[in-house]
Amino acid sequence: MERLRNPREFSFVYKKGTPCFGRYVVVSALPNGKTASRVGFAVSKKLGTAVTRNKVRRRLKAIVQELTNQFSPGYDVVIGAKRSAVGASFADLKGDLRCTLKRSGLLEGAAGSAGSGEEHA
RNA sequence: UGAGUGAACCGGGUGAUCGCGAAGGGUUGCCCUUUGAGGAAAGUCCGAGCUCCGCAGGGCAGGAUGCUGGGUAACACCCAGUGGAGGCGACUCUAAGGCUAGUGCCACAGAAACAUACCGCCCUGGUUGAGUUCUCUCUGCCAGGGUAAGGGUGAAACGGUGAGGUAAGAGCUCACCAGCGGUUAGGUGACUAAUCGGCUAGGUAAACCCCAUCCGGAGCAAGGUCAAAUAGGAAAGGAGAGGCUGCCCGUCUCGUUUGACUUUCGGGUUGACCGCAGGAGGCUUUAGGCAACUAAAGUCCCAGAUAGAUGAUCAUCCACGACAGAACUCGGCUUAUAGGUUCACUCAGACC
Repeated sequence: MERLRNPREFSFVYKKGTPCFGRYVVVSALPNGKTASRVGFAVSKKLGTAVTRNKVRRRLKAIVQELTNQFSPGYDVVIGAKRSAVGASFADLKGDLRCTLKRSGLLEGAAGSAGSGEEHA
């Protein structure tokens, strides 16, 4: 999955995109007119020290890696971590992110997933 | 065995699956190999390297350091010692130059906090009364004076203890102790020891200050190369503007008909590469040194990102994993840190 790197692209997605809030994450998405989707991660200093922020970002990256094949094409997506994500387990974080992405309409072919029990309201 | 002191070190391991950064190779949308955070990477508190600022000059101001000797590129760091404080001890702590250069401050209490007499003690004169009546003694009051022994206050009261001495007292005299100054001896030195002297000097410099030594500024977003793009703009002010830490001197650069510089408006870039990983580098041995450290030889190459690379899941073992993530690079300091290992030493008890 291609990464979103430029700071201008980040602010563009924040400004024009539609946010969707989950329990641990905030997902902002914007159609980019390309064939592939790109993903960026936003982990602010509010979450804690560098070690804590690294851990949250790496977990988010690992989850996105698993879901790469299910992503709808043609979107720029920014995944922001909320402060509650620090104490969440990997399984909780995974379920919340999948649920939030699905509500944003960014996941397709989710039927292949066996994890229906991980859904959060 | 128990209690303790001081150093050094480790900071979850192993295997499997899916992924990430860098380098190299095969060779082109992929595959393979190697490698990939810390003792503090942290705080950014000191010291340097490196880079730039038309080279850094003088004075004033300012800052830093502050027992001695050594180490180092340098330091506020380290090592070895000296003095002081604490501990039975191993050992630990110490901003530790100068209040006899000057000035300031010393709350409350107390008479007095730098020179002072509140109570007390003593003397002299006057006077009242009593004893006695030669003149002296005692008591009270008043005036003048002596006195820092005793009381009380305080963190601190003008050396301490003892003896002599005195009207009462006092380094007034003597002995010892403390402190000060000189001489001699030892030590590179801080200082120590002995001896002599006059007998006395409150504390505070983490109060101003004085003395000695040192200090140019800004920082890798330093700085440089390439590419791209627009423009070599317009208007107003204009004789001075800028650099060398702040001020002054001094000096340099640009400019005053070829318009420096300032303000406003308008236009453009907001990329890639170098710096950027071979270094005051690590390890081993030998030599010098009490040590910090230095020298020589051998050997090793050990992160280099730029929205920022180490994760997720499972199995298994145990003491069930703390603090915590490189961003130009080193040397230190400080702070955080679950648990564990090793060595040396001290004290107490038992046994021999």
